[in-house]
Amino acid sequence: MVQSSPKDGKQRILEAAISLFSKRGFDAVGVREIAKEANVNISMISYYFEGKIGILKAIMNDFHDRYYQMIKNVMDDSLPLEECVGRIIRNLVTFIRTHTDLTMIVLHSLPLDIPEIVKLKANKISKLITELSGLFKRFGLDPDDKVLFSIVGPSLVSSILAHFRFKSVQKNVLNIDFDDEFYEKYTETLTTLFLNGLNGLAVKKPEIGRS
Amino acid sequence: MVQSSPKDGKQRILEAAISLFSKRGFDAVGVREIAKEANVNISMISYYFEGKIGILKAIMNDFHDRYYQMIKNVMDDSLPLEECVGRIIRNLVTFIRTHTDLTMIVLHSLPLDIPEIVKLKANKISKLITELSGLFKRFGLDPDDKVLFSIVGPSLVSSILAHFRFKSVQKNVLNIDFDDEFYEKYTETLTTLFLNGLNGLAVKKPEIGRS
DNA sequence: GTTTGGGTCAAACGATTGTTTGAATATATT
DNA sequence: AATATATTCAAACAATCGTTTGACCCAAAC
Repeated sequence: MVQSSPKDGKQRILEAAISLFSKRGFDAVGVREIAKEANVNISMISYYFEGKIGILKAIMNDFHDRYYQMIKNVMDDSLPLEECVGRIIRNLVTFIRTHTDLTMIVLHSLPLDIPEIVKLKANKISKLITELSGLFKRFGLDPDDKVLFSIVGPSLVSSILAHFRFKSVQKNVLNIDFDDEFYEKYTETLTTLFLNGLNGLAVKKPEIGRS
Repeated sequence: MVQSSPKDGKQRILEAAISLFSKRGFDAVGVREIAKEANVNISMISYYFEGKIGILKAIMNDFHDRYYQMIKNVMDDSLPLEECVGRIIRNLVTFIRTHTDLTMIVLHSLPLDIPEIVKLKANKISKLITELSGLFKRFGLDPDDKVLFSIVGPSLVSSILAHFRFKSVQKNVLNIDFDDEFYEKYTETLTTLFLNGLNGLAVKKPEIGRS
Protein backbone atom coordinates (compact mmCIF):
# COMPACT_ATOMS: atom_id res chain seq x y z
CA MET A 1 0.00 0.00 0.00
CA VAL A 2 1.94 2.97 -1.26
CA GLN A 3 0.95 6.36 0.14
CA SER A 4 1.42 9.81 -1.33
CA SER A 5 2.46 11.08 2.10
CA PRO A 6 4.01 9.43 5.17
CA LYS A 7 0.73 8.95 7.07
CA ASP A 8 -2.53 7.89 5.49
CA GLY A 9 -4.96 10.45 4.18
CA LYS A 10 -7.47 10.07 6.95
CA GLN A 11 -4.93 10.87 9.62
CA ARG A 12 -3.50 13.79 7.67
CA ILE A 13 -6.97 15.29 7.26
CA LEU A 14 -7.52 14.98 10.99
CA GLU A 15 -4.25 16.65 11.88
CA ALA A 16 -4.72 19.44 9.38
CA ALA A 17 -8.22 20.08 10.67
CA ILE A 18 -7.05 20.15 14.29
CA SER A 19 -4.46 22.77 13.47
CA LEU A 20 -6.80 24.91 11.39
CA PHE A 21 -9.91 24.64 13.57
CA SER A 22 -7.83 25.58 16.58
CA LYS A 23 -6.43 28.71 15.00
CA ARG A 24 -9.41 30.02 13.07
CA GLY A 25 -12.47 28.17 14.32
CA PHE A 26 -14.66 25.47 12.84
CA ASP A 27 -16.86 27.75 10.75
CA ALA A 28 -14.09 29.94 9.38
CA VAL A 29 -12.15 27.01 7.94
CA GLY A 30 -13.22 25.58 4.59
CA VAL A 31 -12.90 22.00 3.50
CA ARG A 32 -10.73 23.03 0.56
CA GLU A 33 -8.20 24.53 2.93
CA ILE A 34 -8.17 21.40 5.05
CA ALA A 35 -7.70 19.23 1.99
CA LYS A 36 -4.90 21.40 0.72
CA GLU A 37 -3.11 21.36 4.08
CA ALA A 38 -3.53 17.60 4.32
CA ASN A 39 -2.45 17.16 0.72
CA VAL A 40 -5.55 15.22 -0.30
CA ASN A 41 -8.41 15.75 -2.71
CA ILE A 42 -11.46 17.59 -1.36
CA SER A 43 -13.73 14.64 -1.85
CA MET A 44 -11.66 12.55 0.55
CA ILE A 45 -13.18 14.46 3.44
CA SER A 46 -16.67 13.19 2.73
CA TYR A 47 -15.18 9.84 1.80
CA TYR A 48 -13.52 9.35 5.18
CA PHE A 49 -15.59 11.49 7.54
CA GLU A 50 -18.95 11.84 5.81
CA GLY A 51 -18.67 15.58 5.73
CA LYS A 52 -17.00 18.46 7.51
CA ILE A 53 -18.90 17.93 10.73
CA GLY A 54 -17.69 14.36 10.78
CA ILE A 55 -14.16 15.66 11.23
CA LEU A 56 -15.27 17.56 14.29
CA LYS A 57 -16.85 14.45 15.74
CA ALA A 58 -13.68 12.49 15.10
CA ILE A 59 -11.70 15.23 16.83
CA MET A 60 -13.99 15.02 19.84
CA ASN A 61 -13.57 11.26 20.01
CA ASP A 62 -9.82 11.58 19.67
CA PHE A 63 -9.65 14.14 22.46
CA HIS A 64 -11.87 12.36 24.93
CA ASP A 65 -10.12 9.06 24.47
CA ARG A 66 -6.84 10.63 25.47
CA TYR A 67 -8.35 12.93 28.10
CA TYR A 68 -10.32 10.28 29.92
CA GLN A 69 -7.35 7.96 30.05
CA MET A 70 -5.21 10.73 31.52
CA ILE A 71 -7.79 11.55 34.20
CA LYS A 72 -8.26 7.89 35.07
CA ASN A 73 -4.51 7.35 35.41
CA VAL A 74 -3.95 10.35 37.63
CA MET A 75 -6.71 9.64 40.13
CA ASP A 76 -5.26 7.82 43.11
CA ASP A 77 -7.33 7.57 46.28
CA SER A 78 -4.39 6.21 48.26
CA LEU A 79 -2.50 9.47 47.89
CA PRO A 80 -2.86 12.31 50.39
CA LEU A 81 -5.45 14.79 49.18
CA GLU A 82 -3.10 17.70 48.60
CA GLU A 83 -0.62 15.56 46.73
CA CYS A 84 -3.43 14.14 44.63
CA VAL A 85 -4.64 17.59 43.62
CA GLY A 86 -1.09 18.60 42.81
CA ARG A 87 -0.76 15.56 40.59
CA ILE A 88 -4.02 16.27 38.81
CA ILE A 89 -3.11 19.86 38.03
CA ARG A 90 0.37 18.87 36.93
CA ASN A 91 -0.91 16.21 34.54
CA LEU A 92 -3.69 18.46 33.34
CA VAL A 93 -1.25 21.22 32.44
CA THR A 94 1.11 18.77 30.78
CA PHE A 95 -1.74 17.25 28.81
CA ILE A 96 -3.07 20.55 27.53
CA ARG A 97 0.45 21.71 26.76
CA THR A 98 0.99 18.59 24.69
CA HIS A 99 -2.40 18.64 22.98
CA THR A 100 -3.10 22.36 22.91
CA ASP A 101 -4.93 22.57 19.58
CA LEU A 102 -6.99 19.47 20.25
CA THR A 103 -7.98 20.71 23.70
CA MET A 104 -8.84 24.24 22.64
CA ILE A 105 -11.19 22.96 19.97
CA VAL A 106 -13.06 20.57 22.23
CA LEU A 107 -13.01 22.42 25.55
CA HIS A 108 -13.08 26.02 24.47
CA SER A 109 -14.54 26.71 21.07
CA LEU A 110 -16.83 23.76 20.46
CA PRO A 111 -19.88 25.04 18.57
CA LEU A 112 -22.83 24.61 20.94
CA ASP A 113 -25.46 25.49 18.36
CA ILE A 114 -25.24 22.12 16.60
CA PRO A 115 -27.50 19.63 18.44
CA GLU A 116 -25.50 16.76 16.99
CA ILE A 117 -22.34 18.07 18.66
CA VAL A 118 -23.94 18.99 21.97
CA LYS A 119 -25.41 15.52 22.24
CA LEU A 120 -22.06 13.85 21.64
CA LYS A 121 -20.43 16.22 24.10
CA ALA A 122 -22.96 15.37 26.81
CA ASN A 123 -22.20 11.68 26.40
CA LYS A 124 -18.48 12.25 26.77
CA ILE A 125 -18.82 14.52 29.79
CA SER A 126 -20.95 12.14 31.85
CA LYS A 127 -18.05 9.71 32.19
CA LEU A 128 -15.79 12.44 33.54
CA ILE A 129 -18.26 13.66 36.13
CA THR A 130 -17.99 10.36 38.01
CA GLU A 131 -14.27 10.89 38.49
CA LEU A 132 -14.69 14.50 39.56
CA SER A 133 -17.35 13.75 42.13
CA GLY A 134 -15.04 11.28 43.87
CA LEU A 135 -12.49 14.03 44.35
CA PHE A 136 -15.20 16.33 45.59
CA LYS A 137 -16.04 13.99 48.43
CA ARG A 138 -12.44 13.87 49.58
CA PHE A 139 -12.59 17.60 50.18
CA GLY A 140 -15.64 17.11 52.33
CA LEU A 141 -17.75 18.78 49.66
CA ASP A 142 -21.08 17.38 48.55
CA PRO A 143 -20.96 16.32 44.89
CA ASP A 144 -24.76 16.31 44.84
CA ASP A 145 -24.74 20.00 45.70
CA LYS A 146 -25.41 20.94 42.11
CA VAL A 147 -24.81 24.61 42.61
CA LEU A 148 -21.43 24.16 44.23
CA PHE A 149 -20.53 21.49 41.71
CA SER A 150 -21.44 23.61 38.73
CA ILE A 151 -19.33 26.46 40.06
CA VAL A 152 -16.18 24.67 41.13
CA GLY A 153 -16.15 21.97 38.48
CA PRO A 154 -15.29 23.99 35.40
CA SER A 155 -13.20 26.70 37.09
CA LEU A 156 -9.84 24.92 37.14
CA VAL A 157 -9.89 23.77 33.56
CA SER A 158 -11.23 27.06 32.25
CA SER A 159 -8.44 28.91 34.01
CA ILE A 160 -5.86 26.80 32.23
CA LEU A 161 -7.66 27.18 28.91
CA ALA A 162 -7.62 30.96 29.29
CA HIS A 163 -3.86 30.85 29.65
CA PHE A 164 -3.39 28.83 26.49
CA ARG A 165 -5.84 30.94 24.56
CA PHE A 166 -3.89 34.12 25.14
CA LYS A 167 -0.51 32.46 25.15
CA SER A 168 0.57 33.73 21.75
CA VAL A 169 -0.69 37.22 22.50
CA GLN A 170 1.12 37.34 25.84
CA LYS A 171 4.28 36.00 24.31
CA ASN A 172 4.51 39.08 22.13
CA VAL A 173 3.26 41.65 24.63
CA LEU A 174 4.85 40.53 27.90
CA ASN A 175 7.84 38.83 26.30
CA ILE A 176 7.52 35.69 28.41
CA ASP A 177 9.31 32.47 27.60
CA PHE A 178 6.83 29.65 27.94
CA ASP A 179 9.44 27.01 28.70
CA ASP A 180 9.55 24.14 31.17
CA GLU A 181 10.56 26.52 33.94
CA PHE A 182 7.50 28.67 33.35
CA TYR A 183 5.16 25.72 33.48
CA GLU A 184 6.78 24.46 36.64
CA LYS A 185 5.94 27.72 38.35
CA TYR A 186 2.59 27.79 36.58
CA THR A 187 1.65 24.40 38.02
CA GLU A 188 2.79 25.32 41.51
CA THR A 189 0.94 28.62 41.48
CA LEU A 190 -2.27 27.11 40.21
CA THR A 191 -2.06 24.32 42.75
CA THR A 192 -1.61 26.77 45.59
CA LEU A 193 -4.48 28.87 44.31
CA PHE A 194 -6.96 26.03 44.06
CA LEU A 195 -5.84 24.03 47.06
CA ASN A 196 -6.32 27.01 49.34
CA GLY A 197 -9.53 27.91 47.58
CA LEU A 198 -11.04 24.46 47.92
CA ASN A 199 -9.98 24.17 51.55
CA GLY A 200 -11.59 27.52 52.17
CA LEU A 201 -14.82 26.20 50.70
CA ALA A 202 -14.63 23.04 52.77
CA VAL A 203 -14.23 25.08 55.95
CA LYS A 204 -17.01 27.49 55.12
CA LYS A 205 -19.38 24.85 53.83
CA PRO A 206 -21.17 24.00 57.13
CA GLU A 207 -21.92 27.69 57.46
CA ILE A 208 -23.80 27.76 54.17
CA GLY A 209 -25.33 24.32 53.90
CA ARG A 210 -27.30 22.50 56.58
CA SER A 211 -24.89 21.96 59.50
CA MET B 1 -38.05 61.41 11.20
CA VAL B 2 -40.34 58.42 11.00
CA GLN B 3 -38.80 55.02 11.74
CA SER B 4 -39.91 51.62 10.58
CA SER B 5 -39.17 50.14 14.02
CA PRO B 6 -38.97 51.55 17.54
CA LYS B 7 -35.17 51.94 17.64
CA ASP B 8 -33.09 53.15 14.75
CA GLY B 9 -31.64 50.69 12.27
CA LYS B 10 -28.08 50.97 13.48
CA GLN B 11 -29.00 49.99 17.01
CA ARG B 12 -31.21 47.15 15.84
CA ILE B 13 -28.42 45.74 13.72
CA LEU B 14 -26.10 45.87 16.72
CA GLU B 15 -28.53 44.08 18.99
CA ALA B 16 -29.38 41.45 16.43
CA ALA B 17 -25.69 40.79 15.80
CA ILE B 18 -24.94 40.51 19.52
CA SER B 19 -27.64 37.91 19.94
CA LEU B 20 -26.65 35.91 16.87
CA PHE B 21 -22.86 36.10 17.26
CA SER B 22 -23.21 34.99 20.85
CA LYS B 23 -25.25 31.92 19.99
CA ARG B 24 -23.61 30.78 16.77
CA GLY B 25 -20.30 32.60 16.48
CA PHE B 26 -19.07 35.40 14.25
CA ASP B 27 -18.20 33.26 11.25
CA ALA B 28 -21.32 31.11 11.29
CA VAL B 29 -23.68 34.07 11.14
CA GLY B 30 -24.35 35.70 7.77
CA VAL B 31 -25.14 39.34 7.16
CA ARG B 32 -28.45 38.41 5.60
CA GLU B 33 -29.54 36.75 8.82
CA ILE B 34 -28.50 39.77 10.87
CA ALA B 35 -30.38 42.09 8.53
CA LYS B 36 -33.48 39.94 8.69
CA GLU B 37 -33.40 39.76 12.50
CA ALA B 38 -32.87 43.52 12.70
CA ASN B 39 -35.57 44.12 10.12
CA VAL B 40 -33.35 46.17 7.83
CA ASN B 41 -32.04 45.82 4.29
CA ILE B 42 -28.74 43.99 3.86
CA SER B 43 -26.98 47.01 2.50
CA MET B 44 -27.58 48.91 5.72
CA ILE B 45 -24.86 46.87 7.37
CA SER B 46 -22.16 48.23 5.14
CA TYR B 47 -23.89 51.59 5.26
CA TYR B 48 -23.65 51.88 9.03
CA PHE B 49 -20.72 49.65 9.95
CA GLU B 50 -18.63 49.47 6.78
CA GLY B 51 -18.96 45.71 6.63
CA LYS B 52 -19.57 42.73 8.85
CA ILE B 53 -16.34 43.11 10.75
CA GLY B 54 -17.33 46.67 11.57
CA ILE B 55 -20.20 45.28 13.62
CA LEU B 56 -17.76 43.22 15.65
CA LYS B 57 -15.62 46.29 16.31
CA ALA B 58 -18.69 48.24 17.40
CA ILE B 59 -19.59 45.37 19.72
CA MET B 60 -16.12 45.46 21.24
CA ASN B 61 -16.35 49.20 21.81
CA ASP B 62 -19.79 48.83 23.32
CA PHE B 63 -18.62 46.13 25.69
CA HIS B 64 -15.45 47.79 26.85
CA ASP B 65 -17.15 51.12 27.49
CA ARG B 66 -19.53 49.43 29.90
CA TYR B 67 -16.97 47.02 31.31
CA TYR B 68 -14.32 49.60 32.07
CA GLN B 69 -16.82 51.86 33.75
CA MET B 70 -18.00 49.00 35.93
CA ILE B 71 -14.45 48.08 36.96
CA LYS B 72 -13.57 51.67 37.68
CA ASN B 73 -16.66 52.15 39.83
CA VAL B 74 -16.11 49.04 41.88
CA MET B 75 -12.47 49.63 42.73
CA ASP B 76 -12.24 51.28 46.14
CA ASP B 77 -8.89 51.40 47.91
CA SER B 78 -10.47 52.64 51.13
CA LEU B 79 -12.35 49.36 51.56
CA PRO B 80 -10.85 46.40 53.41
CA LEU B 81 -9.22 44.02 50.96
CA GLU B 82 -11.59 41.12 51.47
CA GLU B 83 -14.62 43.33 51.15
CA CYS B 84 -13.18 44.89 48.04
CA VAL B 85 -12.67 41.51 46.38
CA GLY B 86 -16.17 40.51 47.33
CA ARG B 87 -17.52 43.64 45.74
CA ILE B 88 -15.54 43.08 42.56
CA ILE B 89 -16.77 39.54 42.13
CA ARG B 90 -20.33 40.50 42.92
CA ASN B 91 -20.35 43.31 40.38
CA LEU B 92 -18.53 41.17 37.85
CA VAL B 93 -21.14 38.42 38.10
CA THR B 94 -23.98 40.91 37.94
CA PHE B 95 -22.44 42.59 34.92
CA ILE B 96 -21.95 39.37 32.98
CA ARG B 97 -25.40 38.20 33.98
CA THR B 98 -26.86 41.42 32.60
CA HIS B 99 -24.74 41.50 29.45
CA THR B 100 -24.22 37.81 28.84
CA ASP B 101 -24.26 37.81 25.04
CA LEU B 102 -22.07 40.87 24.78
CA THR B 103 -19.54 39.47 27.24
CA MET B 104 -19.35 36.03 25.70
CA ILE B 105 -18.58 37.47 22.29
CA VAL B 106 -15.83 39.78 23.48
CA LEU B 107 -14.28 37.76 26.29
CA HIS B 108 -14.79 34.20 25.13
CA SER B 109 -15.17 33.72 21.42
CA LEU B 110 -13.44 36.74 19.94
CA PRO B 111 -11.72 35.60 16.73
CA LEU B 112 -7.99 35.94 17.37
CA ASP B 113 -6.97 35.24 13.78
CA ILE B 114 -7.97 38.70 12.54
CA PRO B 115 -5.08 41.12 13.16
CA GLU B 116 -7.49 44.03 13.05
CA ILE B 117 -9.45 42.59 15.96
CA VAL B 118 -6.44 41.52 18.02
CA LYS B 119 -4.98 45.00 17.73
CA LEU B 120 -8.19 46.63 18.92
CA LYS B 121 -8.43 44.12 21.74
CA ALA B 122 -4.89 44.88 22.90
CA ASN B 123 -5.72 48.57 23.12
CA LYS B 124 -8.79 47.92 25.22
CA ILE B 125 -7.04 45.51 27.55
CA SER B 126 -4.14 47.78 28.45
CA LYS B 127 -6.46 50.15 30.29
CA LEU B 128 -7.81 47.33 32.41
CA ILE B 129 -4.40 46.02 33.39
CA THR B 130 -3.67 49.19 35.34
CA GLU B 131 -6.69 48.60 37.55
CA LEU B 132 -5.86 44.96 38.07
CA SER B 133 -2.24 45.60 39.07
CA GLY B 134 -3.39 47.94 41.84
CA LEU B 135 -5.43 45.15 43.35
CA PHE B 136 -2.48 42.81 43.00
CA LYS B 137 -0.34 45.03 45.18
CA ARG B 138 -2.90 45.05 47.94
CA PHE B 139 -2.53 41.28 48.21
CA GLY B 140 1.20 41.69 48.62
CA LEU B 141 1.70 40.19 45.17
CA ASP B 142 4.08 41.69 42.65
CA PRO B 143 2.19 42.92 39.57
CA ASP B 144 5.48 43.00 37.67
CA ASP B 145 5.83 39.28 38.26
CA LYS B 146 4.66 38.53 34.74
CA VAL B 147 4.35 34.83 35.27
CA LEU B 148 2.20 35.16 38.36
CA PHE B 149 0.20 37.93 36.75
CA SER B 150 -0.49 35.99 33.59
CA ILE B 151 -1.71 33.05 35.64
CA VAL B 152 -3.92 34.72 38.21
CA GLY B 153 -5.21 37.57 36.05
CA PRO B 154 -7.49 35.69 33.67
CA SER B 155 -8.51 32.87 36.01
CA LEU B 156 -11.39 34.59 37.81
CA VAL B 157 -13.10 35.94 34.73
CA SER B 158 -12.60 32.75 32.75
CA SER B 159 -14.22 30.76 35.56
CA ILE B 160 -17.31 32.93 35.38
CA LEU B 161 -17.36 32.75 31.60
CA ALA B 162 -17.26 28.96 31.75
CA HIS B 163 -20.36 28.99 33.89
CA PHE B 164 -22.29 31.17 31.49
CA ARG B 165 -21.13 29.20 28.49
CA PHE B 166 -22.59 25.97 29.78
CA LYS B 167 -25.52 27.58 31.54
CA SER B 168 -28.12 26.47 29.05
CA VAL B 169 -26.70 22.96 28.90
CA GLN B 170 -26.63 22.66 32.68
CA LYS B 171 -30.14 24.02 32.98
CA ASN B 172 -31.45 21.04 31.03
CA VAL B 173 -29.17 18.37 32.46
CA LEU B 174 -28.92 19.30 36.14
CA ASN B 175 -32.30 21.04 36.28
CA ILE B 176 -30.95 24.06 38.14
CA ASP B 177 -32.88 27.29 38.47
CA PHE B 178 -30.51 30.13 37.71
CA ASP B 179 -32.38 32.69 39.78
CA ASP B 180 -31.22 35.42 42.13
CA GLU B 181 -30.77 32.89 44.90
CA PHE B 182 -28.43 30.83 42.78
CA TYR B 183 -26.27 33.80 41.92
CA GLU B 184 -26.12 34.87 45.53
CA LYS B 185 -24.60 31.54 46.42
CA TYR B 186 -22.55 31.62 43.25
CA THR B 187 -20.99 34.93 44.21
CA GLU B 188 -20.29 33.81 47.76
CA THR B 189 -18.73 30.56 46.66
CA LEU B 190 -16.53 32.17 44.05
CA THR B 191 -15.43 34.82 46.52
CA THR B 192 -14.48 32.23 49.09
CA LEU B 193 -12.63 30.23 46.45
CA PHE B 194 -10.53 33.10 45.19
CA LEU B 195 -10.03 34.94 48.45
CA ASN B 196 -8.54 31.85 50.05
CA GLY B 197 -6.60 31.08 46.90
CA LEU B 198 -5.06 34.51 46.65
CA ASN B 199 -4.24 34.62 50.32
CA GLY B 200 -2.57 31.27 49.92
CA LEU B 201 -0.45 32.69 47.13
CA ALA B 202 0.46 35.74 49.20
CA VAL B 203 1.62 33.54 52.04
CA LYS B 204 3.60 31.20 49.85
CA LYS B 205 5.12 33.90 47.70
CA PRO B 206 8.31 34.63 49.78
CA GLU B 207 9.07 30.94 49.56
CA ILE B 208 9.14 31.01 45.77
CA GLY B 209 10.53 34.45 44.99
CA ARG B 210 13.71 35.93 46.40
CA SER B 211 13.15 36.27 50.15
C1' DG C 1 -39.97 74.87 -5.66
C1' DT C 2 -35.71 73.21 -5.70
C1' DT C 3 -31.85 71.31 -3.56
C1' DT C 4 -29.60 68.62 -0.12
C1' DG C 5 -28.56 64.54 2.30
C1' DG C 6 -29.65 60.67 5.17
C1' DG C 7 -32.09 56.51 4.88
C1' DT C 8 -34.06 52.42 2.22
C1' DC C 9 -34.51 49.11 -1.28
C1' DA C 10 -34.25 45.15 -4.88
C1' DA C 11 -30.93 43.37 -7.65
C1' DA C 12 -26.72 41.89 -9.01
C1' DC C 13 -21.52 41.29 -8.22
C1' DG C 14 -17.79 37.71 -8.11
C1' DA C 15 -16.15 34.60 -4.86
C1' DT C 16 -16.55 30.79 -1.92
C1' DT C 17 -19.29 27.33 0.67
C1' DG C 18 -19.93 21.86 1.54
C1' DT C 19 -21.10 18.02 -1.11
C1' DT C 20 -21.49 14.77 -4.97
C1' DT C 21 -20.51 12.60 -9.27
C1' DG C 22 -18.36 9.37 -12.33
C1' DA C 23 -14.39 8.03 -14.28
C1' DA C 24 -9.64 6.60 -13.41
C1' DT C 25 -6.10 4.35 -10.80
C1' DA C 26 -4.04 1.23 -7.63
C1' DT C 27 -4.08 -2.70 -4.52
C1' DA C 28 -5.71 -7.16 -3.04
C1' DT C 29 -8.22 -11.40 -3.71
C1' DT C 30 -9.73 -15.12 -6.37
C1' DA D 1 -5.47 -13.06 -15.75
C1' DA D 2 -9.70 -11.61 -13.95
C1' DT D 3 -12.41 -9.79 -10.39
C1' DA D 4 -13.31 -7.14 -6.38
C1' DT D 5 -12.25 -3.46 -3.27
C1' DA D 6 -10.22 0.80 -1.84
C1' DT D 7 -8.47 5.16 -2.99
C1' DT D 8 -7.82 9.35 -5.80
C1' DC D 9 -9.11 12.88 -8.88
C1' DA D 10 -11.00 16.97 -11.74
C1' DA D 11 -15.22 18.83 -12.46
C1' DA D 12 -19.61 20.34 -11.50
C1' DC D 13 -23.59 20.95 -8.12
C1' DA D 14 -26.75 24.31 -5.96
C1' DA D 15 -26.42 27.36 -2.24
C1' DT D 16 -24.64 30.98 0.29
C1' DC D 17 -21.06 34.38 1.31
C1' DG D 18 -19.97 39.80 2.04
C1' DT D 19 -20.22 43.79 -0.65
C1' DT D 20 -21.74 47.23 -4.02
C1' DT D 21 -24.67 49.54 -7.14
C1' DG D 22 -28.04 52.93 -8.64
C1' DA D 23 -32.41 54.25 -8.26
C1' DC D 24 -35.78 55.82 -4.97
C1' DC D 25 -38.19 58.02 -0.94
C1' DC D 26 -38.81 61.70 2.19
C1' DA D 27 -38.18 65.36 5.45
C1' DA D 28 -35.50 69.59 6.22
C1' DA D 29 -32.94 73.73 4.35
C1' DC D 30 -32.60 77.14 1.19
